[in-house]
Amino acid sequence: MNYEKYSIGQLAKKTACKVETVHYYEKVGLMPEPPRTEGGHRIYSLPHVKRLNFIRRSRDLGFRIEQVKELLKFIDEPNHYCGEVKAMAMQQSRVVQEKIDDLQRLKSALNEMVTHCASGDKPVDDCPIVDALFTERAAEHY
Amino acid sequence: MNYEKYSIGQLAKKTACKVETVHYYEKVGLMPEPPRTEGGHRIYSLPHVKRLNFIRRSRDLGFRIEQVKELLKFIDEPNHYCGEVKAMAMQQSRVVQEKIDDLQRLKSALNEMVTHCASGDKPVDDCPIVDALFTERAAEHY
DNA sequence: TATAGAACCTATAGTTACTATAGGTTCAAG
DNA sequence: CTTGAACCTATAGTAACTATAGGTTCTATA
Repeated sequence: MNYEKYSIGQLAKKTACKVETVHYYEKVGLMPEPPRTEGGHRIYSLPHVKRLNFIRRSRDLGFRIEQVKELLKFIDEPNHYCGEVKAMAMQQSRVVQEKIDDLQRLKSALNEMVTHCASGDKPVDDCPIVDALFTERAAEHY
Repeated sequence: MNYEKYSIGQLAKKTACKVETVHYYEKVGLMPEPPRTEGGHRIYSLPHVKRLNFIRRSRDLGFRIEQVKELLKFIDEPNHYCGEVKAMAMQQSRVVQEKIDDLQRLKSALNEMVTHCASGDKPVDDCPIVDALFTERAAEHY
């Protein structure tokens, strides 16, 4: 009942998060509007720290803010099941894998260009990397 | 001398790029201000197509716009060497590798959470994923 | 208790790399 | 000559913050 109280600066420090970010999370509805002092300063306590940690961890794991909102819904509302959370985590894992694949391709392309550019003392007109970059792109995206 | 002429729409189609994006590249100084028709429509020709391809390829490879500007400087100004380009490509490759590493860690974390969440039919209060997300973060970023 | 300055407040603008919209003009085909 | 697609400019919106300005409150010290 008598939780320890924190100012927004203390909350921020405890969660490795900036004060402005806490303001922002409140504005977009991730963090609740906390009680205030007479003068209008925000007063936080332990549940806020936990919630902010949850948000930050989720963001670190690549969940977008809208997804974090959904995750928080599972927690805020009764009658949700672990399976819903698990499904989101699995989906997120797939998304991450796709990003990894993209980046792998990208890195291979870069490395190949670098390999072809043996010496590096040629003038730019002769550079195989520049050549590769000038290559026409397949209009695959349309 | 008598290059084929293209409208902005044709340029966009040839490079798999949107018209608005070409406008944008002009505004930020990646694409030059081209000649115009009497009525004010932009007129492009082959060098513009090549330049835009270069820009798009570079962006696809993860170079930021400011980096693309530097790459273009190598091409626009005389007396640059292939080595400068090679160095940027190698640097970029390292940046990409770091992103891959980050995402790998992230995916491992997600997969581990999913694995611990065996059944999925528990209520959310008992979910190991939710538990993991509540874990306090090391304030490592500061 | 007075006061200085750190920390807080709100509101707004800036960041990146575009994308989308509105409201109007020009071009090209029939 | 008309019609409608394509073009023009300028501005706002996107995601997820970060930074700034201008003012108020809190707290530690004299």
